Amino acid sequence: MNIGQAANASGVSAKMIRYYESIGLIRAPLRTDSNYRVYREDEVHVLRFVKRARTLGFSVEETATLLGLWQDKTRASAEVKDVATSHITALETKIAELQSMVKTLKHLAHCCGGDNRPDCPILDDLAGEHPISGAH
Amino acid sequence: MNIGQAANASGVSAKMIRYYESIGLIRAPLRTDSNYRVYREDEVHVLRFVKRARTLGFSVEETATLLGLWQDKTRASAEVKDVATSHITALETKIAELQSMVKTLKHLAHCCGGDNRPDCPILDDLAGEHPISGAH
DNA sequence: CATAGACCTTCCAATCATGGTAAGGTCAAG
DNA sequence: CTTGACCTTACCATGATTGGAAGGTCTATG
Repeated sequence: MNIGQAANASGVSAKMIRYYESIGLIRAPLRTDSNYRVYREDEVHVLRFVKRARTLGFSVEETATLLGLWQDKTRASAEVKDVATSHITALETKIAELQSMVKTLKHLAHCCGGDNRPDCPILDDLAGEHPISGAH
Repeated sequence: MNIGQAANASGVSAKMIRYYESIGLIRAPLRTDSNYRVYREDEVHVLRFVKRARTLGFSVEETATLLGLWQDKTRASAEVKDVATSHITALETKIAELQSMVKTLKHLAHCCGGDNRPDCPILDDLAGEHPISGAH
């Protein structure tokens, strides 16, 4: 299986497979005589693992940790749970930030006529001239 | 007012002020004989506008648009509202994605003993071996 | 067998917004 | 006059990903 097929089978682009190899996230596979990378089924399995972890928002570094734990048959599940829960916390912090932005913007947009007149509470808020809400 | 004072007064770091100038978001200010940038009050006002827009999650490009609209005394507020509402939509999309990640992770973490045993539903899910939830 | 085109290889660059650092010039207080 | 806090420009790094160029290889068809 060459890199294009591994990419199709795993959902990780060939470009990214090479990148993950270059930064040491995954191991370099064997090569053919003509220097093509050759992937075995278990290597594709690793790629799928990486893909899923990235989809769940784990950073490449966190993914590396999880991969290590996955391959360590003696690990305690507590270690994995720790990585997951701190990631959940980070995600929730980010969500709260975005929600706060949305709240402020919705308020501003609600106050804005959205018509042909140049009067605009949104710009006024950005300019800090007539702070309506959420200003700090 | 030199760049450090303008940075303090606006909340935009001196580094970023120079960057915004280099990409054309803000205009180059006058210089002293010794080549120091000098900021007037209205230029600091622009910086504060930029800071607030960035805080609300607008990209630099969107901020440039808003800045243009702010300085265009003849603009219709509808244009501004459009920028704001499409930004709100983008933020909400992002929030939904993050919430979906959190939901999956919480389910996995809930199923995980978090003890000393090597058994771990989180890793099993990542590996795609025993898809529990949210797998796709 | 030759050739086209779909692969593969490496290397380099760009993205976005920000921080850092180094080497040098300037200014104000002591 | 020196010290230290500022300023200047010019690079480099981040994180994850995409893009391209220049060249080698494989496969199917004429």
